[in-house]
Amino acid sequence: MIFPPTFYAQPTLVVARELLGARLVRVLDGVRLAGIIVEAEAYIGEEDLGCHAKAGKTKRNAVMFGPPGHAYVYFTYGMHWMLNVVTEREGFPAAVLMRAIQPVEGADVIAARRQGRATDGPAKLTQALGVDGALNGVSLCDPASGLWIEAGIPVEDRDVLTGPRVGLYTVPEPWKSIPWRFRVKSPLH
DNA sequence: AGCACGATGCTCT
DNA sequence: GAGCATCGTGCTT
Repeated sequence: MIFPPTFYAQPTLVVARELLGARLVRVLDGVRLAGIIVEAEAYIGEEDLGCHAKAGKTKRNAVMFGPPGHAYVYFTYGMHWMLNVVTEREGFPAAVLMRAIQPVEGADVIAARRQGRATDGPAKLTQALGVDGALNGVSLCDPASGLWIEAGIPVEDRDVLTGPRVGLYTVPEPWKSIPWRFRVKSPLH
């Protein structure tokens, strides 16, 4: 079952936690690729100085201000695409960054796309699944987009680790250290 | 196993 | 013009 807009409309921390164990699906050239989400991070509102929305709405971050259940895909470091899912209500900019997956469908295609390397990083994941700027703003609740999230493997609270978000070197406290990173402790099966 | 570094180009000031 | 929500390599312990 594809997660509906009501799932994404929940508080961002709830969505980030609930996405652990869920199945991220990408249909690429007619082939279904999928991975279990094992790491995600929350970015919540203009108050959050680690969030792209901190300085208000811009051309790049506009999708985050839109309705929940859409993909916010942006380009960084001159070569990497990042995939986020937009959360909360329209007008409130928030999203969850997809940071790592465990491949479960189309593993051969994924391995080829990654040249055999891992899928445990936000840019590794987008490369593995063929996610790029063409998907910025698409609905995650309409299979026609070729990108959505389904129920996967239940993850117990005891298997969840939280901690500071990664890569926010110049972000001031408390945002730099706030524990809005979620990941599963050990490999799922 | 860990750290330093260079690659590379778009966005916003 | 500065600063990136990173990755892979190569070198040091």
